Amino acid sequence: MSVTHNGQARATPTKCENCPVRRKALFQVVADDYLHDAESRRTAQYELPARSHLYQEKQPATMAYTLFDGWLMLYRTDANGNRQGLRIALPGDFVGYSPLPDAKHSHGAFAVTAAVVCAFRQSDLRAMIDRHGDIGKQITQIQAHYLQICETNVLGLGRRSAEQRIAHAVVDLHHRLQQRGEIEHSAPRMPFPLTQEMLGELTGLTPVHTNRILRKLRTDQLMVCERQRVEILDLPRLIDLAEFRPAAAT
Amino acid sequence: MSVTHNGQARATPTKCENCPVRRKALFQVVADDYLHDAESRRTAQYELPARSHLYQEKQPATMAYTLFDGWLMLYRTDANGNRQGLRIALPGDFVGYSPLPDAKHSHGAFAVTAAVVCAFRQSDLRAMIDRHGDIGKQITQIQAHYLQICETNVLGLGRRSAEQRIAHAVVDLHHRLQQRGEIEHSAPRMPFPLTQEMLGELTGLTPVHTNRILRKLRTDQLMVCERQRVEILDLPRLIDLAEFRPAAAT
DNA sequence: CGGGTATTTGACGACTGTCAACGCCAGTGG
DNA sequence: CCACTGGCGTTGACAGTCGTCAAATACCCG
Repeated sequence: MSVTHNGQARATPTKCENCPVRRKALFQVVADDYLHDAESRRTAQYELPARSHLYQEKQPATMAYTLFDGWLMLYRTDANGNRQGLRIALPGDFVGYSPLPDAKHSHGAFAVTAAVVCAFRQSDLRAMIDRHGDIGKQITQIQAHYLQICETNVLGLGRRSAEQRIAHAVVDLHHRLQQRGEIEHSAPRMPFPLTQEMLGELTGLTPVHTNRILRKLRTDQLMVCERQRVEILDLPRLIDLAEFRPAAAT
Repeated sequence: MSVTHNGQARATPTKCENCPVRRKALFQVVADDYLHDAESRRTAQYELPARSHLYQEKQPATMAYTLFDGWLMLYRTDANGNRQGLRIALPGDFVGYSPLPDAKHSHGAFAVTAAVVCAFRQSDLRAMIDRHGDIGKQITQIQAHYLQICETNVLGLGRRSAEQRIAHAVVDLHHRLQQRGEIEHSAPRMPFPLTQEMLGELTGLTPVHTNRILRKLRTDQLMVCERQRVEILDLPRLIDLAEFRPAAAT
């Protein structure tokens, strides 16, 4: 696996035949007739090293991806290069789709952990949508869903305190992991590969302030954030603090 | 025109046959065969008094709307009832669509000014999409576009100062009005029916701080915001301050 | 062990919110 | 015509949140 000079990952084919998410992920967006085509399958699957970029902002959006394994962060940067996280993509999520033929990515995506993705040509997807109305509907629903998440982020960034935003980010990830069966119900411990800096990017905070808030949450007995994992001490109180509503988040 | 006790506007049919936006708006989303049906046309058109709500959060999304005249504000409220503006809808915009059959609105919409809308049953729209692939594509593109705007808002709220956010909101509206031909190119004066409080809701600020920023922009000779109108004194500098990128905003 | 990355902490200042009061203006009813 | 009223805008004083700068510590990986 290699990374080009600009941090863009060189996509290299890999085997992931029995990746557990794979079959669950597929039904979300991918038509069987596409993946059952042996040749596409052979070239569609890639592995990304941690910290590499899957695609960058303003880059032509020729491909879209289903994430099979690992975490991605979707982000956008301002004129000074500050990154603002938009969303964490978890296994099974579909990212990078654009309905217009020659659009550019409105945001970038990088691998928080090493990741495995399945790439599709946007043109293929659009052709599939034309043939198969159902796929179009599913994609529309995925889009609508992502839009709701984005609206939730706007509300959070505009109206909630740093503490609430961090609590929200953690509770949201906990909820999504739980839904995917990656942690047992209400388990206190969850994997958390984000650095504090990334968590700050996601919540609109500086790394320093993120750290202080995490300390406050720890001393308040709400949660403990260590490297690579989070221990939730009081989920109900955390949900309450974050004003988390599962329906609008998932 | 009447307003029910909960602030919901009672829709009353109205005539707007030669509304200038109408023909331009229609091509965006509405199939001719729908509006050319005389009966639907008679019942589809409504007038909203200023400050009334077109739809509210969590309300079943049975209808979607094309805005013919006036300004709407889409918003979301937190647990304490604080409103966070998501977007200003201008004539020609299509709002309230949801791809799922029995979804609820993820946000509310109220009339900043008196407004005229054309209402469509979501079920009719979905039926049209099934018959007419083109409409589905257009709606997908509208969704994708709105998503980009939402991402821009997240970036702004997370990483930009109050001054930049206000400048961005004004420049964005100026750009959109200009595009619609509602103001001449680079005209210094533009209509601005938002109150300072609404502008604050849109930019994640309190009314008081919004006012202070407007004063600063005035003393810095960038723009003057009076009741109902804004005068732009130095558009290039304002665009620069706001880091406004037309492509990602429109 | 060494070097780079991530986390932690303190001191300080800027930005933004809160509270409170006042002024302005348009509409309303007498 | 005038006084009243309610909404909006304006301002000051103050507090709290959050960012910046700088330094020290802890951790990971080779």
